[in-house]
Amino acid sequence: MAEENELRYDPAAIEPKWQQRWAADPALYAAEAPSCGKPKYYVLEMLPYPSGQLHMGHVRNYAIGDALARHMWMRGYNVLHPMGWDAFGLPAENAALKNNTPPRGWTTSNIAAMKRQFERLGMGFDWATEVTTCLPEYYRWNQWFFLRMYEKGLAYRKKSKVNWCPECCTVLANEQVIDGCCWRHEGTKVDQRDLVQWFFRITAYAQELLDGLDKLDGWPEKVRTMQRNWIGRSEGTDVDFFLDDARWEDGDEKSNLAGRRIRVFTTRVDTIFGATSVQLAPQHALVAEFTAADAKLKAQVDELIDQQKKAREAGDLGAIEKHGIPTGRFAINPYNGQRVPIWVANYILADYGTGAIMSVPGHDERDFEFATKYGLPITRVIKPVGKAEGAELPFLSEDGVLVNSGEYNGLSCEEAQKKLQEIALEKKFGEATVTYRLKDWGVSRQRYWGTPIPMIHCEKDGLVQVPDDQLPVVLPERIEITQQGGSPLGRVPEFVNVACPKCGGPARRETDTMDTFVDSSWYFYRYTDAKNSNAPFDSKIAQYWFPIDQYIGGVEHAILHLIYSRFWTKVMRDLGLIANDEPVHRLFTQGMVIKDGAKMSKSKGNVVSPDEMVARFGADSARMYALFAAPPDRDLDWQEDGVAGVSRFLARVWRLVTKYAPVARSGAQSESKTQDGGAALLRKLHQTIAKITLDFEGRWHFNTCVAAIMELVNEIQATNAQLAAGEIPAPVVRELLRTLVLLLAPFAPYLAAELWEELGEKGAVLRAPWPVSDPELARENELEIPVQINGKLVTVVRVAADADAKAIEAAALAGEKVQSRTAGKTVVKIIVVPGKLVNLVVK
RNA sequence: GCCCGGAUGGCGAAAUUGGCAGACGCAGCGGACUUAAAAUCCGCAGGCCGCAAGGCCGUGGGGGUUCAAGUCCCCCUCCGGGCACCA
Repeated sequence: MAEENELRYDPAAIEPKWQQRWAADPALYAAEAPSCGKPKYYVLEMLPYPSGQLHMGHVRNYAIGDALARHMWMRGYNVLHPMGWDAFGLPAENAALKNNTPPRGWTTSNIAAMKRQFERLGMGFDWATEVTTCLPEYYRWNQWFFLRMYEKGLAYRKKSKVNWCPECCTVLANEQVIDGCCWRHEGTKVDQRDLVQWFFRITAYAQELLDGLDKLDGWPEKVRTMQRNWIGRSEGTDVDFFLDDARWEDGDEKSNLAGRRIRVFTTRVDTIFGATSVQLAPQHALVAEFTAADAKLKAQVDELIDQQKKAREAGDLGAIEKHGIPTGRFAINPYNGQRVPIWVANYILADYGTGAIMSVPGHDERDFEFATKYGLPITRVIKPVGKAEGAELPFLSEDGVLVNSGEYNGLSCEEAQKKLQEIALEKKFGEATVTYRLKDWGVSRQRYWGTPIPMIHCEKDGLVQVPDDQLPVVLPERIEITQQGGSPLGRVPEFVNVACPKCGGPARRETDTMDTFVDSSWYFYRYTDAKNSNAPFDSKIAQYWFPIDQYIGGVEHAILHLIYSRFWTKVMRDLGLIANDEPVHRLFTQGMVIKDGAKMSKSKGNVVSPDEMVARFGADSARMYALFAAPPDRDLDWQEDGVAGVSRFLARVWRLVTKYAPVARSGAQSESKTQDGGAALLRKLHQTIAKITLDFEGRWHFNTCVAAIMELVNEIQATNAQLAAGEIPAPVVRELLRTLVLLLAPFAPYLAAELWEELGEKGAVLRAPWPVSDPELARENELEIPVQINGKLVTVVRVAADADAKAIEAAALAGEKVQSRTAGKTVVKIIVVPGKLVNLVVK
């Protein structure tokens, strides 16, 4: 019985043993000091939210990063491979409500559970630099940054329309609203509310965030495009239409509007002679003036606002049916003095551009639709040229020249835009402008479990900063979590009531907390100096490690975490803390884990638990399957039989290596290179080294790396009879097995460690140098060259690997099959691609 | 509507530069070992026709370039993702 056990690959015995040994040796995965002299490599996977359970998406994410980290260690780099916890956030509060456990306790025990899972999976993290965002020693620096940003005008408070998630009972940033729903609560529609909120002025960096994307060539184009769209730069012109109150439709009514202006934003100022109305957003300040004395108009405008709100909540502003109301007022086109009516319309957005447009139905699809519906005049001011000639209205392209545009007739659209901008500037009724879709980042949250915003409201002094030496503003631990509205901190008098730092008088603390995306915007800097209690981190150390060489995570953060992080880096740079402009050099977004055709999720009931996989097959099998089943950037279809297959493969490796380890050990004294009994195996071995090394250098098709190792093992095993008979020289056996274990080390760390020891090697396999492929040994000396006739495969011929075209041609023509197929026909042409193929064109 | 991906055996996939389509694995089938099974090992395996030799077809569909196309070009379909009355 005991003997039988010894013959079986038993991850349940091997893995815990090594887990213990690794836990006892924290230096194994620890980053070294910058002075170590090795080149640095910072590999990072996105930190998890401590839900209490790793899921397969995590296993995949971290298996990819860990493989890379291990490879880089073996390549001799000083590797920083840290891990932490995105530990603030709503689920802790919900759990508190449900189970009556305080958020901190719930979070702490979840972290402990997930850390155990990480360790059981054999992930090589440097736990000495662990960062937990809900600890005061971390979030105090959120507060510190907040104050620095406040001082620079980058953090500010304003009342505005904000997204309110009724499920979260808090506001959300624009980035956190997906299709009108909360990013955390799929299917929960977000309301619009008017609230006073804290914002970070990310728009101050809009242009730099956009420009920087061009240089991020280590990022997937997809992510860069998504960020470009999100920033939404558009070049155009601000133009003032003059309010005209001299000639009211109904006679002699006077108003106080004389000489005032309506500023509109347009990307097509060249079409301004075709403007037949001015359209205001219903929330526009002027509209409020117009409606002040006109209850009927006000009711109509309110209806427009309501329509917008509904459309916004439905997540589809585009589907709104266009409605508008004439205000009875008129505006004067500054270029030609034309008087056009002012309307209010529901398709004009208050928060984009100036909240007002000039309506040019001849050359804008939306304006065309609107003008058609309400019978407003439609005029042509651009005459199509070239391809577009004769095009009907609305004519949207810029391939044309101006007509019906006074002195500007005949100019191209582009020339006219330039010219008209110059005139506007000269006559002081407008200018060229750039507008962004990106809005400032709303960071206030009416929640408990987050970083308290370090501000104080004093009746006398107004907004007062918490002085640096009073940081951190600690989150009170004793608090009743309820579902009632408003910031929970507001119900904790000991927290709220405070002496004003300026006047000492009674004051109130800010009771909102920060968005948890603040935590993750800079956590990776903290890893470099996680214990620093005087600063968020030491700039010199950060400078050594940054930028992150490789960041790995899900694409769902393309315009959340990843844009906030870039913003934060630029702010820190401008604060003089760091020298890099961007946090991440290379970004990799791995695909989702799918099962039965859908993303694994509790609601779909198709979740596979990592714990169960580890229990049944071992961590190495689960991890390696996650790498084998698909290339890392594609979605992965989880098939349990596939894990079993990988497990079978690892068992074969285990049997092979343990069986021949004694031979390998006996071969340790001599060199293998010149031995000839096993040249074919050595060739395969060195080809495999080359393939896997190349993949680590960029392509990252780890699925084919695993396949290559399988092929290698298959070939070694095919020579089992010779191996058993001792016909393969011991030094060759040694090189084969030793290298096999090294190649396996990034993918199956437990088995590699076990077999490394079995082979009599001293020290960690992680410290052994990555094998180098010897091109001499890898070279084939004979090749099979396919021979085609008219592009169809007929036969293959064996030729020397260095055979020239002539020799190959001769060999091909000599073939029996070729002879019979060409008999009686004319060989028109012979294509020979040395090393590749021969194709005979025959008639 | 615009912008990115993707579509290859029964299934997950491979083909890195235009050069043998289907590596590797799963499931399947046959055999060895076994009293039997499990495990393991050996072999077969894209489809259709054929006893076989062999032939024909085949990478979502249609066209094209080329001696040669999964790969390049044009058009189309479907699936996934992002953006969208953003003036």
